[in-house]
Amino acid sequence: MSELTAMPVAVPPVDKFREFLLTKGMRLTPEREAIVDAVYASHEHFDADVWVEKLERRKGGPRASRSTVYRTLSLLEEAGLIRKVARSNDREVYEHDYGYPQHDHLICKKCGDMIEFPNELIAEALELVAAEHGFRMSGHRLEVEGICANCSRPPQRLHRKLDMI
Amino acid sequence: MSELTAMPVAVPPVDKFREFLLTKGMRLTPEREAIVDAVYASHEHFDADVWVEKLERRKGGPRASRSTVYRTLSLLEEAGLIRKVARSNDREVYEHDYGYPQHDHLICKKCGDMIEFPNELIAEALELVAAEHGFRMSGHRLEVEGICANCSRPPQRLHRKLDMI
DNA sequence: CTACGTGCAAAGCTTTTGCATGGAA
DNA sequence: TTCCATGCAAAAGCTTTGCACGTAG
Repeated sequence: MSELTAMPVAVPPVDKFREFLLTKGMRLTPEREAIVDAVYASHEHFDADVWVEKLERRKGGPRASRSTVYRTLSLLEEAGLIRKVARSNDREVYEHDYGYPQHDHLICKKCGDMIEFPNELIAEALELVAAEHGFRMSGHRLEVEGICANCSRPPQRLHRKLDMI
Repeated sequence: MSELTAMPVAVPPVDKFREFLLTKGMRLTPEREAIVDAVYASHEHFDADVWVEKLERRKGGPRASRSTVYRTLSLLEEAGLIRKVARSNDREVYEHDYGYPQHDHLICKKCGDMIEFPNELIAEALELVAAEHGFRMSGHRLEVEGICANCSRPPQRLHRKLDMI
C-alpha cells in the first residue's frame, strides 16, 4: 500500500470499534483491542494467519487465539473497519477500510503484487448502474488480473553498460 | 442471466475447447465433452458441485467423477470458455465467458440474486488505469454488493387494490 | 448471577493430489 | 508402447463451531 496517502481520521479505529461493539451489546476485550492495534499498526494487506502467527504465542502483551482472531476479523469487517480485497493462496486478504481513500487493485499473476489505484471513475460508474437498477449498493470488490510492468519487462542484466558495447 | 442476450458464435464451445486441448497435446474425451455440453446447455451461473452432483451418478450418458469435473473446469477457464465471477457459500461461481457480452454483477446480500450489467464504461476505465501502470490486464472480477430493488422494497400485499381503499 | 468471551480441539468445506488402472494413437 | 485421463480415496488448507471454563458487570 505505497501509492495512496492515509487520510487523517477524527476517531481512532479502536474507538470506532468500541462504539460498534457497544451497539451490539459486546465488549472491547484486551484480545480484541490487541487485534485492532495490530491490524492498524501498518497499512499493509494482511490475511488472518498473519495475526494468528503473531498473536497466538506472543511473549509480551496480550495474546489471542486463532478462533479469536478469526472472530474479531469478522467483527471488524462488520464494523466497516476492514474489508476483504481479494483471495490469495486460498486465503482472504484484508485491508483497512477506514481512514483510507477508496481504491481497487491490479493483481499480478506472476509475482502476486497488488497495485492500488484510486477508483473515483469506477465508483461513479457503479453509482449510475446501481441507480438504474434500484440497487442499494453497499460496497464492491474489484480485482484486476494481469502481469505487472516489472514482470512483463524482459529480464535485464544488472550492468546496463555491457549492452552498449 | 436474464438481462443480456447471448451473441451468436461462429465456433461452438466444444470445438473451441477441442482446439484449445490440441494446442496442449490433450484430448477431448467423452467426460470432458459431457462437461462442456452440460455447462453450455444453459446460461445460468454455476459452481463445481452442480455438475458433480449431476454427472457423478448419472444414468444415461457419460459420467464424470468429481476430480474430472474440477480438472475440466480449470481447463475450461484456461481456455477462456468460462470465468469465475464470484464466491458464494464458499464456492467459486462460474459463468460463460464465450459467446456472451462482457458484464459484471450486482449481488444482493439478502436474496443472493446476481444482476448482470454491461460494463463498457468500467472496462474503459480499467484500460486507462492499466495503461498508466504498464500493467498487462488479462481480466477482472467485479462484485458489487448491496440490496436489490426487490429486497429493499417494503413487503407489499398481493392485491394492490386493497391499498387504494 | 448472568451473559459475554476465550481457547482448545475437532469438525466442516471445498478443492487438490497421489496412485493404480484403462484406453487412445 | 507410450502418454494422457479417469476415478477413488486421502490429503490439504482455511475457517468455523461446540464446549467448558473464566470473568466482567
